[in-house]
Amino acid sequence: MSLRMALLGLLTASGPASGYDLTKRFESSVNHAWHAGHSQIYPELAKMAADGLVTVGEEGPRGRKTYTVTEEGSRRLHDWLVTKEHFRPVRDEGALRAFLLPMLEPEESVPLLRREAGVYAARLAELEALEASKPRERETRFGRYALDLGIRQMRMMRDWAEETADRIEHAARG
Amino acid sequence: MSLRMALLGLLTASGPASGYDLTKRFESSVNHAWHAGHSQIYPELAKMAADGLVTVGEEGPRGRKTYTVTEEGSRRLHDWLVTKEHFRPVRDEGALRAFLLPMLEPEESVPLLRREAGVYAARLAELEALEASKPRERETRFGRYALDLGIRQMRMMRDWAEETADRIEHAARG
DNA sequence: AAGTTCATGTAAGCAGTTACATGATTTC
DNA sequence: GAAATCATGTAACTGCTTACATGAACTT
Repeated sequence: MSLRMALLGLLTASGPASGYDLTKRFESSVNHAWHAGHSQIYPELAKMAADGLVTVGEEGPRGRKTYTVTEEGSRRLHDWLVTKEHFRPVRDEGALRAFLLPMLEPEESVPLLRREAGVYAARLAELEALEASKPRERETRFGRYALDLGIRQMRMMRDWAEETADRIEHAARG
Repeated sequence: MSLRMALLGLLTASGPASGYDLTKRFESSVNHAWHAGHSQIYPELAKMAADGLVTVGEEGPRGRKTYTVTEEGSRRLHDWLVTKEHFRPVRDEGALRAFLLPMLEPEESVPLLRREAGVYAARLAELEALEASKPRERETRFGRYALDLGIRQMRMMRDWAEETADRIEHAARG
């Protein structure tokens, strides 16, 4: 369902597009929130057309097909967004690793956490640069709140990794 | 791979157990980090036995089978934990909804965010209670860092939802 | 003419969900 | 004797990954 909604969202925000276009739009925007590659996008668009959520336009050069959101598609996206029930099982590999972390010796876990903190810090810097650089265009506005969320996530993870390393180090010495 | 590692982790931490036991242990602990039900656990244990990561003991009452981690299993878990390369595609429905949020009118998105902030706040309270109540036992120590991470996550999400609601409200009025 | 980018797909396989199915043992 | 809990599984389906496959249209 999420993939569908992401595609409907992109088609609504930036207008009709081909599977190829959508694959690229995915990469440069919603990819930070939900990943999908072309091998998943093409069949999904076909199913969405069959379900009446999008229509397929004329075939352009190189067999290009253009998809447009239907009213039904708009309605479905809207309904999905305003539905509060989004209980989905957690599956967070980072959290799982955190869970299993006490199985390592401090000599192993501390450097590991420091390295991870570095990765999060780097990712954070990227997102902050993105936030600072982009002008206030339609496209920017579109992913604005998600970018803020991403920044908060990276900051939180960096701090957690750093402080957990400190805690383990302190406990090992104390 | 994650499911395997979670199972190896539980078997290492709390000793040999049956699929049934592991299903319950999952629910009460690692479930907050990685969800799995019995229909996924039973076949996975069978495959792990075939791969030599666990051994199956004598059948007990009611056909109960007890699994024990092998040396190979321990090694694999350890290797997985210390490997830095854990690039996996993001698939976060909450972030996707955040991304698509500007598609709603403030009249819809603001109450939605307030409600979500409430859900996160409630979940945060639960986790904080868990942290405060549990004595310093082996089991507690095991998931300690993960619990801290969970608390930080809920706090971050609550704040993001609340502050984004404020931002949208302010922008709509200003 | 060769290389790159545009553009679409399929196939095999792994991971996860939901529902179905069965029966033994303990507890009331 | 009935109900709850213990205990194990399978089957059909959806979602996702990795790799394969093809060819048209630009660009150098």
